Amino acid sequence: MYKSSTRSFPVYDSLRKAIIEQALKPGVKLPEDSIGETFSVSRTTVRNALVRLDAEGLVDLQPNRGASVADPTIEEAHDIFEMRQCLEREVMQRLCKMDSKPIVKALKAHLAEEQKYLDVDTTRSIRLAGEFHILLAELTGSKILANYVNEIVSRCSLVLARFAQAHSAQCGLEEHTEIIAAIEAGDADRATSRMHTHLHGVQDRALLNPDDDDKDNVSDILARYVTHNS
Amino acid sequence: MYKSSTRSFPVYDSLRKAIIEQALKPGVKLPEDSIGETFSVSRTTVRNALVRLDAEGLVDLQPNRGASVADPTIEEAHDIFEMRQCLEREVMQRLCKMDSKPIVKALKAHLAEEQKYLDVDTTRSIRLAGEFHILLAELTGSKILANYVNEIVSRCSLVLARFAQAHSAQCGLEEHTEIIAAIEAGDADRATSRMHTHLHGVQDRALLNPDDDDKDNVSDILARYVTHNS
DNA sequence: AAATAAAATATTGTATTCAATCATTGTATC
DNA sequence: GATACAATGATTGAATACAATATTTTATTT
Repeated sequence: MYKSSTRSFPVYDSLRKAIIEQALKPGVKLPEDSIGETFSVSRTTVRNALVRLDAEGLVDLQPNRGASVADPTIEEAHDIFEMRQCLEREVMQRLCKMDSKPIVKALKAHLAEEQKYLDVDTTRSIRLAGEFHILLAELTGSKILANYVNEIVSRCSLVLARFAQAHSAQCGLEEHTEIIAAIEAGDADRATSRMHTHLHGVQDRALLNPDDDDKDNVSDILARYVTHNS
Repeated sequence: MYKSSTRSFPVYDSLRKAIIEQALKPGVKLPEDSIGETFSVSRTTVRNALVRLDAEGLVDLQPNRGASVADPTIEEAHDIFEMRQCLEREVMQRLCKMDSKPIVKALKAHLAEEQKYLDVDTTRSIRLAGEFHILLAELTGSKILANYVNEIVSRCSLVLARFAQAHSAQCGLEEHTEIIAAIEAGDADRATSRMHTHLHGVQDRALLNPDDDDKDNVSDILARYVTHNS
């Protein structure tokens, strides 16, 4: 997956997680110096991570003005969700052409995880909900599709962080269940439409009555993500 | 588009073009030193460009082993083309929902360009053929979709460079014409299916009887030159 | 006091440097 | 003659250093 230098990976990974988990909010500045101090690496190393995050659309890198967490406009937000609909539709259609047995098994195992941490660990619960979609994409066997879905799901987190009121935009567990059922039945149309309404629901809750609040600072937040690997 | 430092952009851009135009073939090593000399920049700058190209899938970056032009397997090649089908289908469907007037106008202008350089400047002709697809994506107005299409078209060039026999896999001009006609008629189904067969044609010519010469490394070549005293 | 200009400070851009790792060649041993 | 090991050279990994650019603060003027 990430193939660059060993030292910049933790920086990349931590920043990425912090952004996805909405600890680093859209628009927050990401100074190379302070990030480097946090991870005890040089700016050179930090910069590599930032360049990559910029390429993935999670970070906005401007010449001579440094990096900040990407801060999508409302138009971009809609664009991102529309793209997600396209990609996840493809996922559904591919999965329904495959042998459903192993797919359903993997999905149900994941669903159990989701259930387990529901109302117990909110952060983890949200992360698992996102990973459900990534798992779906991975099960198609297409590395590229999985990559794109991964990327777009991350960017959706960013959109939610930017516009949604707190907790207003979680994935519904029952909806995940229904999607699995449709796949199990091999019903591509139903699976696709269930996914569509599922995503549409998330999008609506986020973008119908958007919430514009402002930003905070960096280092103290990042500190919690330093050795958060697994 | 590309927002990183001013000096690394030319490096990024030149490498990208060289790869797409198949001057740099899949698997070729890209040493930071020599590239830096070519552009009169430091390795630091080259590295930034390489990290980005790696993120885009055009370059393969391995820890402690440097960068080389991405060298997709035949499976990855199919994966790339399948993804491209998905993305360009989306493009067709979106375009056919829009006002066709300005779209068709832009497309016909591009087509004229293509016609102009056909049989005159092969390199340019091939590039224009690729840019037709990128233009289609841009006309949807979706930055993200356009980005993805741009990326996937580039990666298709890589696949062609890797597997196709020379000149076997160009875009047919008449097919572009037909696609424009379908859009003009507002016929989404026809536009989509025309695009599908168009892309399938390119793919088939490339991957049906692949020119899967192993990278002629030195020893393979030399093996044919050993003198047998007799 | 408000606005502008100048200086100081902070931050990024890029080259250079040194350390670490990999690839290749040469050598010794079996 | 083949394999294992050691030495050399080449290439990358990453920190430091310096230059260029932005930002902030202070000083000056109106």
